[in-house]
Amino acid sequence: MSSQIITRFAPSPTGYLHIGSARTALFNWLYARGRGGKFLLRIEDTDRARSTPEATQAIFTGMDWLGLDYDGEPVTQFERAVRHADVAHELLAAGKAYKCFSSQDEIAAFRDQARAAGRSTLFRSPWRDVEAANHPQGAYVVRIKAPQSGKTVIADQVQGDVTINNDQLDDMVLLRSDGTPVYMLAVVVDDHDMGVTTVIRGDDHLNNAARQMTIYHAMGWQIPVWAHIPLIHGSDGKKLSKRHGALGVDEYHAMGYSAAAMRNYLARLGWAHGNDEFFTDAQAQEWFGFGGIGKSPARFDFKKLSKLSGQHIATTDDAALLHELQAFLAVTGAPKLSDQTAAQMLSAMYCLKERARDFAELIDKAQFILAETPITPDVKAQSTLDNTGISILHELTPHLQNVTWTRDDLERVTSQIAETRGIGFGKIAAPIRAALAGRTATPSVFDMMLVLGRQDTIARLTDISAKEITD
RNA sequence: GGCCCGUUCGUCUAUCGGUUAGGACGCCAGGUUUUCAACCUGGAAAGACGAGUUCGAUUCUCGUACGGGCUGCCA
Repeated sequence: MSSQIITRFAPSPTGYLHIGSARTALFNWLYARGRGGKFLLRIEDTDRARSTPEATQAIFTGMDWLGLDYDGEPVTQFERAVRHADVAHELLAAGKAYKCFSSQDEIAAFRDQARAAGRSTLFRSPWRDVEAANHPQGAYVVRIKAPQSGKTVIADQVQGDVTINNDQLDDMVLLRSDGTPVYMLAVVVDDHDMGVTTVIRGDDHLNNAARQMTIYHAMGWQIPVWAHIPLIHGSDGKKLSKRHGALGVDEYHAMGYSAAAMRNYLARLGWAHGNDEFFTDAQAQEWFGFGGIGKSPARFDFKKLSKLSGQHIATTDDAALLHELQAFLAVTGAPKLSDQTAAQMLSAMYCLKERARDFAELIDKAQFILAETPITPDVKAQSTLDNTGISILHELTPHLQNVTWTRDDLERVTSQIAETRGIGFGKIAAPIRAALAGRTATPSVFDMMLVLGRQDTIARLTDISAKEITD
C-alpha cells in the first residue's frame, strides 16, 4: 500500500471549462504535483442530456492551455455506469439500500405541501422497511438507507469539523427508475476505484459530503481527505455568472492573458502564502497546502490579473512568448505569422514584453512589425509630421545611410540633431515614431530601428517625407 | 422554511490573545522618461454589529445582520 497522494479534477461537460472549476483543478494539481502525487481527470457525464463531445473537448482544451497536465487517460464516468449499478445492487442485496416505489409526482406533491406548511421538505420513503413480498409491480428507484439519528462529522481540511445531524439526511437515490446511476453514487464509486486519496472541490459539495459518507460506510470504504473550497464570486459578491464577464477559460485565453499568470492569479484567489503575490509554478507547488486556503468566497478582479499577466510576460523567455503568442492568434482567429514576421517578433520580443500586460497588447505594440508598408500614420501620428517633423526626417535620413547599426550609434546620430536644433529629444523621436509605426504609442524608436534594419527604416522615413512633399 | 458555511482597506489577503493591524491590485500626489508601458517615492483606505470570556480581543464563545451553499430520479 503506497501513501502516494492522488487527487482528481471531476468537471461535468457543460459547454466550457468554468473559470471557478479551473481554479479547483489548479488546487488539485498543485497539491498533487507538490507532493510527488498523481493528478487524475474524470469527466462527469452521467447526465446524458447535457453532455456533448464538444463540451468534453472544451475541458481538454482548457486544461491544456492552463498547463494542467494530468496522469493517465481521462476517465469517463458514463462508461462506468455498470460498475456503479453493481455497487447499488450490492447494497440492495446487503439490505443497506431498498427499492422505493413512490412516484415523482407523489414526492413532488409531498414537498409542495411540506413547504407550504413550513415543514421540512425531507422526503421519507414509506418503502424503506417494506418486505420484498409486499412490493408492487412497476418502476422503482433504489435508495440508500441513511442513518436517521446521531450525527455525522465531516473532517474538512478547510472548514474544520462540520457536524450534521443525521435527521437531516435523506435516503438519497442511487439508481434512477430506468436503472441508471446518479452522480452522488458515481462520485463515491469512482473516487474509491481510482484510489483518490484527497478531494479538493467547491464548497457547494460540503453538505453532499455527509450524504456521500453514508455510501462509504455502507461499502466499508475509506473516506478520502476532503477539502471544500469557497466558490469564486463576481465583482458584486454574487455568484459568478455571465453578466460578470467571462466564465469559460477559453475566453481568458482569447483575451490574451498569460497562462502562467492565470495560474498565479487563480492560485492567489482564495489561497495565500504570506505576502507572496508573484510566483512560479515550482514555488506554488512547494508552498500550496490546506492551511493557506481561505474560508470566504473571493471576487474576481481583472485588474490584478492584468498586472500579474504583465509581470509574467515580462519574465518569460522570448521563444516561449512567441509560442504563446502564436497560440493566442490561433484562438482569436487571426492569420498566422509568416516566418519572416515571426522572426522579427522574436527579435523584438525583448522590448515588447516589458510593455504588454497581455498578448493583445503585445500585438498592438508590435504594430510597427505587422503594419503594411508604406505606413499610413493615424491622426495623432500625423500631427507630429508638420514641417518641422518632416525636416527632421530629411536631416536624419542621410546619417542613417552610413552609421553603424547599433543602438549607441543610432542614439548618437539622433541626439546630435536634437542638440544642433536646441530642442528636446522627444521632439526628434515623435516624427520618427510616426514614420516607422504610424502611431504615437510604440516601443523605443531605437528598438524599432534595430528590429526593422537599415533598409526598412530608411525606406519608411523616405516614404513619409516624400509623400509629405508631394502633398 | 430546515440545515450547513462564511464576514479584516473598494478588491485579493497577512495576522494563528498583546502589532503604529502588514503586503498586493486599484486609486491619488510626486519623480524618472522618447510616446505607451515599466519603474521609484509618498499618501488616503479595513477588523459587519452587539454582548460575553480575559489583565488584554481582529483573533475564543454566543446572538443579530448580511452573503453563499445544500435541501432533485442535476452534477
